[in-house]
Amino acid sequence: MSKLSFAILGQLMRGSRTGYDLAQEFRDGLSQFWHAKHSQIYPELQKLKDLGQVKVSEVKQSSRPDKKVYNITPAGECALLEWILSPLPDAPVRSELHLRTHSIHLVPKDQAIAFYENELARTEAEREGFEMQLARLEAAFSGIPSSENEAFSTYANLKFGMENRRQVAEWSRWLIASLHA
Amino acid sequence: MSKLSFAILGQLMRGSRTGYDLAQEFRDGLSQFWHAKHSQIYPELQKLKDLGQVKVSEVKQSSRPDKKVYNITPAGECALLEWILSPLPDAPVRSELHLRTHSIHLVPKDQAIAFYENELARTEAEREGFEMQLARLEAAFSGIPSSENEAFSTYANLKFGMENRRQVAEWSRWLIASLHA
DNA sequence: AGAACATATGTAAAAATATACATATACAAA
DNA sequence: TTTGTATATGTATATTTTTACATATGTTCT
Repeated sequence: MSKLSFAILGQLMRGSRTGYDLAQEFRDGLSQFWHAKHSQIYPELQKLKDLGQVKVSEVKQSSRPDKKVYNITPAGECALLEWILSPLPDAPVRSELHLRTHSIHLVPKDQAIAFYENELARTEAEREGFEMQLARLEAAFSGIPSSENEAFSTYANLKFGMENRRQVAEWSRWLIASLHA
Repeated sequence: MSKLSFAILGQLMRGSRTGYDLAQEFRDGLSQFWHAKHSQIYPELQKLKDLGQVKVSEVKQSSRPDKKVYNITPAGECALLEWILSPLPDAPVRSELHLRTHSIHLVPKDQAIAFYENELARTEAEREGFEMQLARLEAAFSGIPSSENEAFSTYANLKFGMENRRQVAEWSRWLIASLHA
């Protein structure tokens, strides 16, 4: 069972989805912490079906192409719950931004400043996105959702995303100032 | 040219290295922002040699197995400098911690708390590691290294690591408190 | 009528990464 | 003396991920 399997099961635990739905979620909101293209999702759903962790029902549509709706099975639910709190392996980090920063002393300062100003703008935009989503969730639940609700999990990750972008932005500003000096 | 190529060139820009040296650096300090095993490094060095971006010299040793010492060439240096400030593609994030958090509402609270207490301890240990390395660098340079020095780049990434672990730790504490409530 | 676009599902091939297999030297510890 | 560890370099296989190929329906816009 790959990590992608659990990513898919986690989504199916929140309701029925097609491969297409999942691909969109991985491209949008879910992309904060996991990514997958449809070319990876469709075969993975097949594997999960073969393992009996999801079941599929074909739905005829008139106004659109027919679709395959997937649901998690009790076996899938069991596997997911067992995975969530199992020992977390330390994942190899790969950050191209910091790989570049590792050699930043080699380039002209003014160009480096422009580069990080650009990154800073991107980071701030992302932070604002998280803040808006957080505000929407808080409005919908009149505060922080209770921890049994799936909205709590979403809230926790949005909060992380916001705080993280704030940290990255602060560091970028420090770096820009240091390059100016 | 893969990202690993640039990771290797960035290291070679700081001095001669063998494949073995690189593997150790990727396992240790460099692992903060890039990872690679020796099984990936040796073939990549061969590719870089074929491209004329590194050159190799075999060094006979008596007390240890003979080794191959790699150096960056002017062509390699040129490729590296061009890459550093080129448009940064938005890399797909994959965080298993947050993938799990996305489903945290499904598991018993006490077990979830124990899980994040454990992660918090790990994060704090990492933060202390970064703090010590930062303090050592500051001591060696009597403050922050100047931005033309390679130690500045190292400093910037260490600082990021420290601030990042601080942020992750704060979030973990919030999450633990929220699960207690 | 034709083009673009969202929906919908797949496969093929390439690239990147991880795990395992494989060998060899020298030193230190038990 | 054998066992373990650090040094040193490779290959083979499997898995994961990305990019590209491939097709089809129905709606909306021009």
